[in-house]
Amino acid sequence: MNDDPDIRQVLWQLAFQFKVSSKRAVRDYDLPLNGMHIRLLHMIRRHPDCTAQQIASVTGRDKAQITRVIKELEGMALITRTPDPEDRRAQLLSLNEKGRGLMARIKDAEDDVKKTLLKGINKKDQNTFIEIGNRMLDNLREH
Amino acid sequence: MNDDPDIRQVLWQLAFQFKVSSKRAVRDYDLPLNGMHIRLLHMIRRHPDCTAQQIASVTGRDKAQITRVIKELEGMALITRTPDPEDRRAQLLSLNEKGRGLMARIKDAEDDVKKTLLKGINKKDQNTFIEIGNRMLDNLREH
DNA sequence: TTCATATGGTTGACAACATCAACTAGTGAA
DNA sequence: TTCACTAGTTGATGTTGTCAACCATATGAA
Repeated sequence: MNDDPDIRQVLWQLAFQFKVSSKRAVRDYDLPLNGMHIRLLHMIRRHPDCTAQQIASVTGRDKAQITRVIKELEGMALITRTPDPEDRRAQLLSLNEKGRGLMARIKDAEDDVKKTLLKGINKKDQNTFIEIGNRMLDNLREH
Repeated sequence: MNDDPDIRQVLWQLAFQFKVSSKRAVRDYDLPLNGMHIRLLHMIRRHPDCTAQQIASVTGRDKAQITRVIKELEGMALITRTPDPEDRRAQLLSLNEKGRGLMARIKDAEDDVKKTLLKGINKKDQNTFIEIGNRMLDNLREH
């Protein structure tokens, strides 16, 4: 009844193997980053002048975690924080030159993983997977 | 160019939200377990008299981690370890009465998550998702 | 204006999971 | 018997997730 190819098994294993592959790619490309660094760099590039709070809310992560990762990224001189003129509690985040430079190598590493992941899977199936996956995500997020 | 619904984003978020939901279900059902405990209990139930090595190899996890989780499960008196008569290095794992009893409650908790996850997604789409997911898994696993 | 309350961010502490290396004890083949 | 290999254990350390307490600022109601 619940013994056959179980969706939870697939999700669990897929998450794990995907993480393993990503980690290996990051090492192969000699990037001084971990997964969370990379995700945040993406978000900051995509949403310039966003705040830590926005990132926390979009990703669903705890703001404490976001704070720490941002501090590390700033420590590596990849991003800059400027006080929000409209709200002095908040700080606007953006990639600096070095950060933008790193993104190119990050993209290469990620494309390696993506290429492996999607080998032999046609565009239509990819989109189907993403579409169903997003529906599941919506289900989980709305409690 | 790579800005559209990205498959990595979906995998990353799905893994995270799935973990969050599972964790909440485990808490709601007052189970004294974490995710890894539950996965191993499943495996041991499905493959009676399996060894730690087999679990490590099937799941792709480090054997050190498996050792520790098994020790915890034994400490909670959910499984028993009996020396393999054919190989005195190995130990055969199996659920005991208490372990089997817990599985019922685990199943309830997991079914809650599954029900949320799959709400409004028909059987055909579920199978499609699993099928494509497994192909991705194969891709990742074969290097 | 003032006060209660809410929000953005920081910090500390800790749990869960992953990784790597070194080690013991047992196996099996030359 | 010796040597390479395997099952399992232990220690150390890194990454990610969670919770609670806290500071500074913002905002709405009295």
